Amino acid sequence: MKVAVFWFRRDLRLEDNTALNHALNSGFPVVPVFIFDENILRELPANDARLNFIYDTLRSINGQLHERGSSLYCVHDKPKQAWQKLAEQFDIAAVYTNKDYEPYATQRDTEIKQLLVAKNIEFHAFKDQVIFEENEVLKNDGKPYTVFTPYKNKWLEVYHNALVDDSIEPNQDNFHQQKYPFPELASLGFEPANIKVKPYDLDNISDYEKTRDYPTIATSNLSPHLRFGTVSVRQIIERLKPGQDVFLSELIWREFFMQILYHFPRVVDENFKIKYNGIQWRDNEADFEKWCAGKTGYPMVDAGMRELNNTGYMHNRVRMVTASFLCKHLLIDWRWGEAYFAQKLLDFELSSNNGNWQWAAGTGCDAAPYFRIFNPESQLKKFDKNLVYVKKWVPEFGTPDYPEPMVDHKMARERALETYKAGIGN
DNA sequence: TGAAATGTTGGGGCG
DNA sequence: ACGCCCCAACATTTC
Repeated sequence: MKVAVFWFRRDLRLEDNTALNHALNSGFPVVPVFIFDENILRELPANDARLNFIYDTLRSINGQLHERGSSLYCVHDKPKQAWQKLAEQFDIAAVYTNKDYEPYATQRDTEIKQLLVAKNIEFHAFKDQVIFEENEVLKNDGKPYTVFTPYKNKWLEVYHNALVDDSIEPNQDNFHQQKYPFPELASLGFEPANIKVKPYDLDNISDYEKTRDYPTIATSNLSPHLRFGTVSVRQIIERLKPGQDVFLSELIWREFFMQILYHFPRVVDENFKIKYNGIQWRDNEADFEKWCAGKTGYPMVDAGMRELNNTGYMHNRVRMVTASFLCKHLLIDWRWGEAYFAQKLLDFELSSNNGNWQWAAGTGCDAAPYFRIFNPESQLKKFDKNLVYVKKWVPEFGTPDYPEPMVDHKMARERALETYKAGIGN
């Protein structure tokens, strides 16, 4: 029996899933597949919370598929080998999947497509992760935007002009009627994680524009869900109310950085603005350790890092403060901070993480100017005046156990200004 | 999506 | 009444 395979990646849901809907309308029974990618898994610690979330989500999807007489087919392998075996095991007419725009993923998909087409298997990849991808929002001269505000204006213009609903009604009865065993977490070499992804809640952001800077006010917790596709960006935008355009702007930032990474993949390990390449980072490892551990002696910075270490989340305002502190006060290369966040954040997304770190360092497109240096004390006074956030994460603050500031703010500020000024070329 | 330094203004104390 | 000084409050410039 010929089948269509739907390949789950970072779109872990059965509802409003573009490629899945197309697969279900293909006329072939659909085998839903997930590949635990050995290339990725081997880089993760055994208790990685994100892998755990993926696993739990897949188990839940498997349960929903069981209700429809079907199940999820899980493979643990490198993608190429996985597809070799899948193509032997099933008589595949076509593979359906949603596009992923990161360098590793585009390279992988090119190779898999080649492999499948050589076997006379069609490979269909769809836009699903974003509202606008690749070249859909360009300047009038055909080049990609590198400044957010004009990008956003064009994005909104294209969005409002193109409000044609091209979603399709999938035939839900077309799942392949076959039950496959679901793997145990331990068989993948993993163990349950303590850190959990929280459900998202849009009610928390009804007053987003006014409350978004205060780390003790509830957040949407949406980011990990957008990262792994447990909800679609379309489903979120549909539910936004008039007056929530600042929140919509944040979603547009997400697509802004995705298209930056897509058009300028060198930003993965290079300054977007190459004239910043001469900055002499101090890169002191002992300083870096203190920052990672949340022991800088600056309570706002320490609270943020400890929130990250303990929960996999960090409030957006505090991400800016901690990042500015690492790059400017400690003069540590933004790549170090980026790598640390990549390890810890439940919502880690290459394009946003890279774009925002380069923003903080001043090296990015449309970045904070190098002389904009956050004062961690005034940020605390503005955004956590009553120390509620600080006391939650730094209980010893105010006692003799709390360390002195690891650098003097005035000195560090002047040092950053000098170092940047000396390092910036033309 | 900053902060510090510098400049300006105006009220009030005081000789 | 007047000039002078101080300083807070606000505005502008600079990094």
